[in-house]
Amino acid sequence: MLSKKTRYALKALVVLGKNFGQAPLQISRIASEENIPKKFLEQILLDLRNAGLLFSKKGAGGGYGLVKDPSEIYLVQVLRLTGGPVALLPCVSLNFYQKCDECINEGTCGVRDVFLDVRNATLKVLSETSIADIISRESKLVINIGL
Amino acid sequence: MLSKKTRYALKALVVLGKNFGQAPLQISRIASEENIPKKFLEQILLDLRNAGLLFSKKGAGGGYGLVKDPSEIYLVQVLRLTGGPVALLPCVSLNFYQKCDECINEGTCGVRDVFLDVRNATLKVLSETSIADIISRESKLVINIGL
DNA sequence: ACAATAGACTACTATTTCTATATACTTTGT
DNA sequence: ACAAAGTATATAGAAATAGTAGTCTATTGT
Repeated sequence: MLSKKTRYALKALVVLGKNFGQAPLQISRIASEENIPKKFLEQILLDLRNAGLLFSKKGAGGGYGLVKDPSEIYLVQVLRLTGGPVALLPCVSLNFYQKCDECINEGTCGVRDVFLDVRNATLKVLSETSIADIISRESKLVINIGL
Repeated sequence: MLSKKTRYALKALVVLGKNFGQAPLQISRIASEENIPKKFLEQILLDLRNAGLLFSKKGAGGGYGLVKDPSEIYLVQVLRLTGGPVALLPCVSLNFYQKCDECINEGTCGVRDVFLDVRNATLKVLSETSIADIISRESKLVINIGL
């Protein structure tokens, strides 16, 4: 399961993506629009900024904005920045690798072997999908519901 | 990430799978073989038994065994029994569905739409792979390492 | 210059989930 | 009878998650 942190980050990035190119958006705007606790969102956006995904501007008329085009921000990156390993086992994680302490021989572990496949399948989707894709999916969903 | 409970369950099922058709195996045997805390494993195997996956026999010479052939036990089932939802978001989970409380309109949520794809990709692997498959993968890994 | 706005940073607290252990009980085989 | 082995429930401890509070710093408009 994704943490709330990751979910909130994704939601916020979608909002910021829709706003790309315009004046920065305030935390409080995003928070109220997406039902996210403001102070919590503050921390999350800071992380994303420190990772170089967002820029920020202090003071009156300040706020947050995307540094890159939403089509260049992939979901894997967001998951990793917000602490969520993609893999279901620590021993198959590329970025958060850890030996399973109960495991005797990693090289011949069949469970691990299967979850390597799972990780690859997940990674494929997450590394091919960008914030812009999410936005365009939303438009399509709205249209379909309208019918 | 899978919980230890799920991991231990998988490991134990693999051991029991290799033993299928023979006399039941004792919890303590499995626990020491796989480095699993015995008391914890006890609870896990009980759950699997109550779910109909294992049979048990009390008293001297007792222990646990698989009810079905290892080729008929799929990983999805084990994950679900041990509490691990397959989906990364509660709102796309088939068996542990829950509304995301911050979400305004589930039907038009782009994030949800992507994670539906992720879930389907994961589910495909997990519902096609059985305990028997894990065992045969292990054999192959052992052979490859032997080369 | 000054007040208002808005993010930055640090610390702390609450809650939940996970992992593990403890204890007492029941059944079975010799 | 007695030891082996599972059954059942309760609870403790640890770690991760989620959220809050307060103070500091930068920017803008008047």
